[in-house]
Amino acid sequence: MSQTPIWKTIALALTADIAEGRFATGDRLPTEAQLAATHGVNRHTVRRALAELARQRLVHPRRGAGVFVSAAATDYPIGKRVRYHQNISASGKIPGKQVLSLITRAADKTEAEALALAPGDPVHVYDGLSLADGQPIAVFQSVFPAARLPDLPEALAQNGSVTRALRHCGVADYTRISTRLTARAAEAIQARHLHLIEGAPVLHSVGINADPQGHPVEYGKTVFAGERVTLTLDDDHG
Amino acid sequence: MSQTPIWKTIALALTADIAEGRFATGDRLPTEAQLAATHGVNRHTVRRALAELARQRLVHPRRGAGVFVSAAATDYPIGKRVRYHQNISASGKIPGKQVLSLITRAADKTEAEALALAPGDPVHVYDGLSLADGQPIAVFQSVFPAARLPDLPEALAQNGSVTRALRHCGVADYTRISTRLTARAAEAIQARHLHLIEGAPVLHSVGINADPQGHPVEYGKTVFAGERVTLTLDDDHG
DNA sequence: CGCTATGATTTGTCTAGTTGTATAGTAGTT
DNA sequence: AACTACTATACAACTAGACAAATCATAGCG
Repeated sequence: MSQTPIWKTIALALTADIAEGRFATGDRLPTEAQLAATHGVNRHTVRRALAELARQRLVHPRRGAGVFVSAAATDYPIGKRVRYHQNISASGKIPGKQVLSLITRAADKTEAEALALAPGDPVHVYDGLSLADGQPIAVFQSVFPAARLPDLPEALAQNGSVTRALRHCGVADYTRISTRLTARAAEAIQARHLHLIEGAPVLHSVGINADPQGHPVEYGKTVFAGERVTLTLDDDHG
Repeated sequence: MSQTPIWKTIALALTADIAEGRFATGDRLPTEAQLAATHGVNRHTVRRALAELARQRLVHPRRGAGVFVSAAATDYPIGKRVRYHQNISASGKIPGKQVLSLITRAADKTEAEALALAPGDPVHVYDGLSLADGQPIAVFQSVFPAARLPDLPEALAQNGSVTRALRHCGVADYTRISTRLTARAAEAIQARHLHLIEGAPVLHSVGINADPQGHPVEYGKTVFAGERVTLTLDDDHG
């Protein structure tokens, strides 16, 4: 996987530390042992990185004293860190949706528990794709209790918006009562939908939305393309 | 007519060894050379078997050190508002932190902005490892304003707990004012710390904590092992 | 105050061992 | 001829531990 040796990575990180002012000219760097600990490598690997910086005259080691910054780096490779990011609020309201499928079937055990139903009760299942600027951002699956929302499929088919479809079915407002997040590797089908390669990191989100009375109205799973999405949580309500 | 390849046989034997406890979690397997000798095959054949186990996340090799048995995948719920320790112990796991390094240096531009400081102002930087039942579940870096919290390093070195160290320095309480989450592939150094193979999915979290007056006291980055952690958000507002 | 002795810390060097990767080759099968 | 499974060899990258050499802080002593 990593064709670049670790010591080069460390050397670059240290160069960046100097270039961005975290260590100024004349400062002493952490000891080799400390650097080894923070980077989780052997001391010799750190030494190799420091040797590279010394070769570039960025630092000068003094036996018994430490390694000192001799000059500020003026020119260092910045890498391709800048990426296309899409900021999305945690509520999951994203412009641009594409309906993949919309069916009604029996609820499995997990879905029934999440929606406070009995296993086998009918549910609407809405599979879709979230887009931004034409790029796929997430695949999602929303599960709704069919008994409570018989007319939902038609409403959803019309505009795709969950919020508006729910309002049309008598749920004026809803709030998220639980969210669980984790990072996973993209499965084949997810990768296809999100234009990723299989195994690319994706952000899994599982949540339940309920009406103001506390009755669950949606059980949703969303898989975000990790490379294109940053989830921002707003912790207002101080 | 195609017999099962030798490497599959070896992989199965090793899997059984691990499953039946002949090699415990964290143990180092015999070296590739030793395994090759005992099985009477070439080293590359053993490597192929080990590669299969690594793909299944049963083991994680460390160049120069050996091949180690990975931790069994378990999910650890972590709350957004609730403190780390409380949460882990609530799930029946014994929490722990390991200090990787604790230094004071100048703030770079990003850190300065996050903490409402000027670039170059001194900051304490706390690199560490979060553990649950001895297994690493996250690497983190916390940045604190040094001018405001001069005695923090000693307090942190004593017990490792950020909450207690901050309280000791006069910050009785703090709340999270912003969080950003995304999924990434583990970089080499992160993978080593978290006992993962490079490229495994990890959950990046960047957040700022502030005291009740709204002054930032911590700028923290955390990288969770996606396979071992589920972040649970409590969206109750009261 | 000034000096030295001492011990802890830190970089420099050495040896040995382990995994990662690249190249080339052989035997058997299709 | 091409492919698969495995062998053989060599080197690169990293770990591990030990010890030497230089530095620094400090305590003790004149």
